[in-house]
Amino acid sequence: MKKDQPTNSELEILSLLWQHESATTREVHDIVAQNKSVGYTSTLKTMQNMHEKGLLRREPKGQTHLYFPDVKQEDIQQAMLGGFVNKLFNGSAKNLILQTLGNQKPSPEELREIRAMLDKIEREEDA
Amino acid sequence: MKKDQPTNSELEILSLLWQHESATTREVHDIVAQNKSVGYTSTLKTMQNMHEKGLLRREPKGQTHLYFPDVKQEDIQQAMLGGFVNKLFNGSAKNLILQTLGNQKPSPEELREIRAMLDKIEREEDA
DNA sequence: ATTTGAGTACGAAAAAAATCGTAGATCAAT
DNA sequence: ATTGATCTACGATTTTTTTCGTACTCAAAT
Repeated sequence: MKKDQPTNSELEILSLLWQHESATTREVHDIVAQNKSVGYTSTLKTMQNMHEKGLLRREPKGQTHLYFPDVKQEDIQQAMLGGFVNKLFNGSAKNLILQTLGNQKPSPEELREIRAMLDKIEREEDA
Repeated sequence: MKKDQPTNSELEILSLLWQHESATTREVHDIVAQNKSVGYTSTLKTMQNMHEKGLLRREPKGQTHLYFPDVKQEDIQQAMLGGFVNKLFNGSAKNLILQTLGNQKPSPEELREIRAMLDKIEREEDA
């Protein structure tokens, strides 16, 4: 099934579900409502929409529903990265990376992982 | 002056202007219209809105206007990177970088630049 | 058995973003 | 001096996204 791209507030919810694996509307709402003032039924409606669109899966749990992400985080990442890089970084992934590194320095451990990835790419290039 | 964040189609136009430095509505529109089917007055209107919001500056040129970006690309990048990383990459810049590297491999020259940046960060850490 | 609390469904309103139509100005060529 | 091409201004419409009100169900506690 071909799924629409998530809107902004849908993404907010997806993000939570990717991290928590699953959650009820109530749980999602309580978190969302920490950042912005919004009513419970608004969150509910958004999640129902997402379910219709195929972004979320759900199963009954008592009198409520348990929601699960129904799209892979990597897929959405990939789908959105392109446009982001194009519109903000002149299409250059390198620019994005440099700017990101400049903004929030990764920890030594993370630096190591990034270097490892660079190594891997270069090894593949020689092949 | 406090400026609103650009919407999606505003970003599309900003992107062009960052790359071209300046352009007329006609020039912008001709490029935009290669990707999506949209009328000239729509592009015009969007650019007028952006001018009002303070995203673009303009000067008369003959019977038309020459538009210039009036926000720095780095500022907008920075303003949007945070939310992007949070919503799509669990708040981890490292994740964003790894995924980006996996998607579109940079050239050897670009890899060198990225390594240089990593070196710089590590040097600063020892200080 | 009534009340209360927590949930769902669903249409509709409100807000935000994008698109377009039309009127009027200017200039160049007929 | 009329026509045609190109542009601006600006209101209005359309589309998309977000928010919410209301009615209804169910279960637990009074």
